[in-house]
Amino acid sequence: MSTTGPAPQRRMRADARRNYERLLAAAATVFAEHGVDASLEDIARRAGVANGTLYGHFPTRQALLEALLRDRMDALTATARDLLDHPSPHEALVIWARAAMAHTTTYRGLVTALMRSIEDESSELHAACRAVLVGGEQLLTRAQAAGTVREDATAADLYAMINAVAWAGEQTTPAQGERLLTFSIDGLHPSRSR
Amino acid sequence: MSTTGPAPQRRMRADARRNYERLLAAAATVFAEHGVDASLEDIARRAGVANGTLYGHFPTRQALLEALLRDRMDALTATARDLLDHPSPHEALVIWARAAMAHTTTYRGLVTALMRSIEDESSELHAACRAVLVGGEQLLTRAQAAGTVREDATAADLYAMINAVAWAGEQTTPAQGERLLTFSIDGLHPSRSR
DNA sequence: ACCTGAACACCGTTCAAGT
DNA sequence: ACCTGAACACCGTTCAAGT
Repeated sequence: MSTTGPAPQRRMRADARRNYERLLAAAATVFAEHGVDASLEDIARRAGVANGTLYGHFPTRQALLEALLRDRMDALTATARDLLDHPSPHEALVIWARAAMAHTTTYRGLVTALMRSIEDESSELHAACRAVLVGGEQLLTRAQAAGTVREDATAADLYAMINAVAWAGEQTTPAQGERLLTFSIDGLHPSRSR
Repeated sequence: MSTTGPAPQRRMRADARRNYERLLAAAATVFAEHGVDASLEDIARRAGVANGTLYGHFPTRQALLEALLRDRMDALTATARDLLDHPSPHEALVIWARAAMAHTTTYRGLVTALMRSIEDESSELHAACRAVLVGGEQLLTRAQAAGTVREDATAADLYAMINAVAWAGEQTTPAQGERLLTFSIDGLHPSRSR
């Protein structure tokens, strides 16, 4: 599905492939510990490869993030598709929003990268973010058709809203993020759109 | 009012005072251009002083920010007080929220610093942020008493909400931030609290 | 009392030289 | 085809030496 980026090609030299995998594993560890703005040098060190090897495989930090998150982001998009079968359009949207928020807080600083990438077409994360946004759009449209979400809300609004509350939760406490999510979802209700 | 930090003391040596002012002016320029994570070295350079002089006056980046923003943050707090006389408690809250959002987007990256500082008591910005939060709290309580805002919303919610939408606007477009602010304020309405 | 500028440790990115 | 590691430019922070 993802047409982006250098996937771990079958036609990779054995040592190259091994380094690729090691770099991804190291990145997962280091990002988990220090957030997505962690030192790339540290990642290369922990992977046991030279500095330049990292750049050979991942020309930018976002390329590395894309490879690391690809599966998870595809899964989130797939979840949106699946939730179109949920009996309650509104509940489906809320469930998905929570899942999206959880994904977004996988690593510290990730939410900022995901938010930037939605409007930056040159980002390696752009395509995956677009797919997520479109997934959310379908759930949003369905809820609007059911009359539980105001008509003037757009997919971009939904995407920005989820990321904004996730960011707030990251900066303060997860509980605070949860509270804002509740308020925001309530704010999508048609009763107050004027 | 602000008991924090090394204000530009009267009892400062003339050259020290001059350097202090130059550093603040340079910081304003550099932050405006590159955001609040800009190079401190650049600021010192532009102020025409040595690296260590900056640290002498402002031991941390947040100390520099605090000195630079003190007046504006005091003004925002004062505005909250003034708006307690506004005939419409709800409109007063909305007006203030917009003013707070505008302040928060003065420099790129500022919103993150302000959000972090509210829970970090060691931050030089903490006291000013607390004062702003308390200012907002009064407007919030008044709106709640008037029945236009849900009872379960707290001052921390309001603070986080304003910063979250400001952040979203910074990452995408100001118009997107405006849209989220509208939705968020609507989400504060009692009609949907359950 | 304050300023200077070198020193240290760290980082992102590039690229010639290797295998 | 890929890896290495040095090179370059940049940065935050500290501190001995000056005035």
